[in-house]
Amino acid sequence: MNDLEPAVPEKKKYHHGDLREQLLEAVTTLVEEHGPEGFSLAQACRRAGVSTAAPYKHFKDRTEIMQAVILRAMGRMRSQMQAAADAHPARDPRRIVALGQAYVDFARAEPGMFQAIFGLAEGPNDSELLNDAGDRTGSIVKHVVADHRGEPVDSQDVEIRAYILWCFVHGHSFLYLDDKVPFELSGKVENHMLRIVGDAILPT
Amino acid sequence: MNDLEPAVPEKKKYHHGDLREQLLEAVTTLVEEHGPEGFSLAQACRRAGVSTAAPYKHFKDRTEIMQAVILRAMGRMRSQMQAAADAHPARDPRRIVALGQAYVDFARAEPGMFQAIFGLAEGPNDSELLNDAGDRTGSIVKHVVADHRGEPVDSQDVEIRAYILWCFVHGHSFLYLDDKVPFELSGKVENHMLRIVGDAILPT
DNA sequence: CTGGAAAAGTTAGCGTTGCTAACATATGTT
DNA sequence: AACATATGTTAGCAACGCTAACTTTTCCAG
Repeated sequence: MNDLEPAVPEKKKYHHGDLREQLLEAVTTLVEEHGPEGFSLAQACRRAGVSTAAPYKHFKDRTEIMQAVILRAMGRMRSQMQAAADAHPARDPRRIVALGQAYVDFARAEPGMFQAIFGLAEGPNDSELLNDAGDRTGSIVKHVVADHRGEPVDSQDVEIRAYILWCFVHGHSFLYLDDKVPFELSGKVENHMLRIVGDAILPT
Repeated sequence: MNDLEPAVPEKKKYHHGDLREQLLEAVTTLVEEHGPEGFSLAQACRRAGVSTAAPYKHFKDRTEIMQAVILRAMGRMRSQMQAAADAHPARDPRRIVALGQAYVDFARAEPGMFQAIFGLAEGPNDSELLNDAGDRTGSIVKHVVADHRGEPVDSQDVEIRAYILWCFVHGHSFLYLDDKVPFELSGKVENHMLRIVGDAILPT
């Protein structure tokens, strides 16, 4: 006499729905509102409507929550970069520009999470999961560069040039978020910069 | 939690005499030990041998202390960059490399302070003093680039190319501190990278 | 069906933190 | 000598991360 089962295999609902999910969501928005270090777990609990002790039934500590949240964000970032790369054929200079633009766009769209992802080694970024996820993202850049130059992905030249491109968009993202760009940055200027750098580092 | 005060001439005076200075010093070392967000003012007080309320006779709050500490660090960074620029004549490509190297070297030497300086807008970086100090540092780069190209410092081309160079060393510094460099980074490789970027962005 | 194990929530409380208020002592000027 | 000021103190607040102990809900074996 089982009732109709939902089309989606419903996860086990115990007390108040799946708190784990709601906490991750609350933390994600709080990171955007107050920065990766500026929010409190207690705030997230209030938003999820539970006591401050509840999270510890699902996570070991604050660090473990941050890792889970960061892992998701890295997935979003990676898929957006992959989509940008897929939108252009290999050897097209616009492919390099689009990839860099996707990186900067993510930083602009989710500045808090961007900071959290690259929060520096002191933070919760020592996890193997996170390192692997980061490597997968880096691998996208390497493959695009390798395709562009017609060289194997593991060649030293590809690695260095991919890293140089990464450094540029990474630095630009941080400086932009920090409001340090010393001139008015229109979309056109940014595109122009990306093109200059792409052409300079990956000449056609 | 044994934060014993360092060996200092033991004055059992009620008035410390030099607390402001010692607090700034304690905070500076704590920032290196625990990161810009990972230390507590209370720790600094213990190191300076005073109560946790003492700092508030010299600073308004934590933010004001951080601003003072950051301001000093920016001075160190700027003087090291200026020295690097002064060590080579204009138009020498090695001048560009040396300037970038000074930037990265500072990040390596004082990673905590480097992070604190570029701690993103949420932090205590809205101060006019800090912005001016940052502008003065940026001005060094602009002048070096202008000298190199024989163009006026306020030309758009100089500004963009100086900013691109800045983005690269900034991104590289952060990625290095975050242990994200995807290959073995010897001094030689780093120099090679700086040269590639310098030559690509500022062709001779 | 049922009863116990386990999952997932609660309240209470510890220690630390940033900061304030009220008080105490040293310093310097008159 | 005396007062004003600068610079320390102790006591205490509220918020935080986290733990312990307890309660309630759900699952599952017999």
